[in-house]
Amino acid sequence: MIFQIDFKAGKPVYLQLVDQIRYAAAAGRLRPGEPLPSIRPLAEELRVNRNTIAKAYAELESQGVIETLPGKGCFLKVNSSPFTKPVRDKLLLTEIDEAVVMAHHLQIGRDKFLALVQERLDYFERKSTQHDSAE
Amino acid sequence: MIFQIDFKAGKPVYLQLVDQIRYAAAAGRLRPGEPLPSIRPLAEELRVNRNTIAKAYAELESQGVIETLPGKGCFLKVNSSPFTKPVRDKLLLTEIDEAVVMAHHLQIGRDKFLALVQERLDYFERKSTQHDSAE
DNA sequence: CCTACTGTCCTACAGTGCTAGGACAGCAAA
DNA sequence: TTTGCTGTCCTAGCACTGTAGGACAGTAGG
Repeated sequence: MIFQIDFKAGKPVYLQLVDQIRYAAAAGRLRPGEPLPSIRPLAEELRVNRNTIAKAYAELESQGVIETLPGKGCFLKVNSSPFTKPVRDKLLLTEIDEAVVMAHHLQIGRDKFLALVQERLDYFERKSTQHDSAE
Repeated sequence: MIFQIDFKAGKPVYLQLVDQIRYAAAAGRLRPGEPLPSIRPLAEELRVNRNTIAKAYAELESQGVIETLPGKGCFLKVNSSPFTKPVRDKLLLTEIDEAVVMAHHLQIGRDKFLALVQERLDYFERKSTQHDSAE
């Protein structure tokens, strides 16, 4: 797992990490049960404070993406999503609406939008069903 | 145009406004060329400073959603999106990926995801093709 | 011209959010 | 037990961002 931090991106480092780990999990580059890099070495590698990494991991844990075993480390959760069904639906709906509203203002039509969605679904599906994450 | 500001939402007031106006434009509740509420009266109605409204409008203008005619007011743009095609594609792709990654972590499958997307596309399409925005 | 409206620039202040370092707690192997 | 790893809590500094008020510029109508 290599992460790319952009210090002049404006976006907080810990949120960049959160996004990248969520993305990696969805793409199958991180598999359920797999350990995440431990905090101190990763902090040193990325040249940030340990608490910055810890904050990212804490955020991911609150989202139900990872879990922490005291003294052992952090691991990608097997059964993600601690939220109830209505909450999950609402979370996803918000995300979808943002994309639809964005498409409207970018003057991207329904057909192209749906094509893009299917393309991305295919992309993640394909990657996450590869047995070895050779890439 | 009535806007709902939630002061204890954590989200900045001016961003709440930006979202609501973008949403309203996509849903056809605001039509191209239509004037937005002028800054001072809206500020008074929402009990915030004029600059808070002004900041929202400035943000919307930078996104190409509205335009300002000096001394006359702000109006919803007719031809939105000042961005080049590759930039627009990238912006939308980012938004779509976020939704797809979200769906993965919420354990919402491809079929349900696609159904939700179509439902929302229908929703906005229907509203924006109604001639009078009665609602 | 003058008034009343439109949005804008400048400055300032308070709150918060990001990052950082020290000290502490849980687990495992020597 | 001791050592070396794991993550965590506490505190602090620093910057940035959100909000606010004063003064200014462009337009329309009396």
